[in-house]
Amino acid sequence: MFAHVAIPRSAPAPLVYRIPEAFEDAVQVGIRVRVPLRRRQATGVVIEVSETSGIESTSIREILEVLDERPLLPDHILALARFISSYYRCPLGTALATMLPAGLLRADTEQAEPTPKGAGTDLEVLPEKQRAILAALLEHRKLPVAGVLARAGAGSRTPLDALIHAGLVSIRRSRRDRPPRSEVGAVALVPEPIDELLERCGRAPRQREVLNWLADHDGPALESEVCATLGCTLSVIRALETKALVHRFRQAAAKKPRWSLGGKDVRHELNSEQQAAVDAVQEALADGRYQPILLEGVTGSGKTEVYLRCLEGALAEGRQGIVLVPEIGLTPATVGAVERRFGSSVAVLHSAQAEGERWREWRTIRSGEARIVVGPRSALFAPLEKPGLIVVDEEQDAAYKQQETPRYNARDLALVLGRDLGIPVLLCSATPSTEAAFLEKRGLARRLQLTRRVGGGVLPKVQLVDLRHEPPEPGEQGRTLFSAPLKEAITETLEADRQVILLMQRRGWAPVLLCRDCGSTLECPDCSIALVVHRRRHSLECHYCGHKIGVPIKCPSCNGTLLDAVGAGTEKVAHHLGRLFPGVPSAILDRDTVRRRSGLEDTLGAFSDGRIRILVGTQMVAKGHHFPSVTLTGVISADALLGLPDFRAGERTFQLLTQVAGRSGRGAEPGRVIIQTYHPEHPAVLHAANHDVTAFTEEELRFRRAFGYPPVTRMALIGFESPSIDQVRRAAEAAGRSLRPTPEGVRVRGPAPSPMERLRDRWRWQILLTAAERPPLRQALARVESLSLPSDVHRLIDVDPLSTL
DNA sequence: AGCACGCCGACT
DNA sequence: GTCGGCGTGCTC
Repeated sequence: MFAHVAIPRSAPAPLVYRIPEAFEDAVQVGIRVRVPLRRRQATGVVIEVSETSGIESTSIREILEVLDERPLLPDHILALARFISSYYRCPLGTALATMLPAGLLRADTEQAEPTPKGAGTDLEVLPEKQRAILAALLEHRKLPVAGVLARAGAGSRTPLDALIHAGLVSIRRSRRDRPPRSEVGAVALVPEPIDELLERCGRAPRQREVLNWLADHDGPALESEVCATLGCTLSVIRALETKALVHRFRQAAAKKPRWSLGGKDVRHELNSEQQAAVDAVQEALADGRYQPILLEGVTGSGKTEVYLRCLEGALAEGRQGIVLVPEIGLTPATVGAVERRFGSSVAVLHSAQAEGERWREWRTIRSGEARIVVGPRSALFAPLEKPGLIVVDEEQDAAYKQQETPRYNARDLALVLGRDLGIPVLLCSATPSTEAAFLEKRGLARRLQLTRRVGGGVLPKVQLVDLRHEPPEPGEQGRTLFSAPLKEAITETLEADRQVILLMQRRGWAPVLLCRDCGSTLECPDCSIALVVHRRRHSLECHYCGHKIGVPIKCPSCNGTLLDAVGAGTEKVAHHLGRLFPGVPSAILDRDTVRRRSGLEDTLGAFSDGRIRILVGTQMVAKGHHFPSVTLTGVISADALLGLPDFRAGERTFQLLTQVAGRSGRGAEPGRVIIQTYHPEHPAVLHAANHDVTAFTEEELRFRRAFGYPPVTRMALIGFESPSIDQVRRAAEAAGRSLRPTPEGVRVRGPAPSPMERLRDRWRWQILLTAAERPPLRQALARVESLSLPSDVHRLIDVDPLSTL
């Protein structure tokens, strides 16, 4: 008997091994096995068992060990892994590794250490590189292979291999494919006065923060909690341990904390629209039929109650359910609602969980104890026995697309899984994606609308302000930050004792520092993008790679001293607010101010209880929060997203504007929205102002059709990245040549430098493929994949990319 | 000799 | 996707 084994990070296709007789009963599809691979061993997943090997090789090696008693993944998840592998073009092992809890398929570590013979060798007799390697090893005793090469300045393995060959160095491998222990790391202060500990700590600011937090906290705390709330890593805690200021220990993972925080489940009565939606799902469920249902409704229209009922229906059929949410940290209300309804049958999965915690949740799902799973995109891979319903909340959200290999979109995979299982899939949104709208247009999905706000609130009134007709702000290069109507509206709102939310898409003080003498802007040395001026931190920062420098006094290219911070970010908006409305407390909500989770909670808390009257922020302010006393939302400029050279720019703008508009008037009083723009006639702006989702998607689909963009066509992006500008160009051009003659029906754009030509010190080129049908697109991708690449060029394939930047 | 680097097939 | 063997050509 033979087993086909998928091994992550080692082979593009599954490899065949002989099953020793002793293992014949134990080896089955879906379990992990330990196998020999070249000179080492690896851990993989059995994906097929057969009587013949199917290959000609004379030497088929044997499985060494069987690691699981029963399959880790049910059949439908294995099938989904195969789909991901072929559709999104990645090795099957990689697909499986993303589906399983981190620990189970982790690669071995390789540590190099000197042998006794090596320790006794005279370094002088060795060639330079070997000497450097051995010296590093003698100093550190043992080092990871990649680390030792870097330390010794060796660009290849040759000298290390030579040392191994001579018996001076040995490699010790250690396995890390064990499931995480169901224990978590904990930390406590050593029993001494906090002042003394702080003194012994010295200046280290992060460490002091941890000490202070622990002192407030009283008693031991989970390391994962400390890191999450303070936004630091374990290294800070480790450093404190070395200084003997804290104790670290492991404790059994306690019963998971609940998101619902003790609230009570409220079963809302369904109105007729909601009932129709529930019926549609129930019908498909009862028929055992695949049925995508687009549940479209504004915030507050009662979507949550609809899918809670549908989930109840699935449970009643003896099935289970999955609820996907974009980001769990931003949707605690949704998670809470599900938990309140379903109590201990709910498992929550998310990335901030410690490994042990995640593993325990995973096992409760695999064992059948948990029947509802809530989580971000990877929750789709939960090993439920027989799901009866998949809910995708906020289906239009970009977070459903994974931005690393495999670059899957969980919304799309939910449909694939639904089809495979023959079950309904509920796609929920206030502003459906163009993809979802297109499904409905072709008759592939049902669309059900919830038009009434539960509690009867009305949609806010939206006013567009054409900035071309507004007097410019002094010192703002002809731009306007606060138009007269916006200023007036803010004044009125404050006078009425209500609150204001202002959307400003950019962080920092100003997006560009411009030299008035030579006209150059200051760019990041590693990315082709302007550095952003941050006034509070007195720095220029790259928002892509994090590169940070002090604000220069002179222009680095011409030594000119007329440096101007052009444009505006959240800091500048807040500054002007302070000038226009002296004494009115305001705060900024963006990634700078919520570095740590407590920052988010503090700011939202202060806004919620009225200590802050005006909240300025990036798209963070648009998501999910419920502030009944906000009656004005202002968009400083709707144009920031429109300008991007990407075919989804309009859709993103529309969604953001609609979402942020939805923050206004959520209480008893009607709200208003003011959108400032230089493009008042743009469909994304116009239709958002009219709350007209249907008109927008119609027009957007016309645009996509006219220019041959998804979802009307199929698209794939082939990206090339390299530290070498020449290599990346050559690789992209070679790929371009391989696409000629072009497969029938495929349109090739490029190769050309990516819109962001340089990012994190890498040069980037790309080729964009579009086709009406999928098969020729695959054929084109296969051609590019078959080309070999220089080792310093990285190639990535993004099927159905969300962005082409 | 020592080493970097590119090439290319093999890994089962 | 990575490994590792081999050939080439540079430098000491």
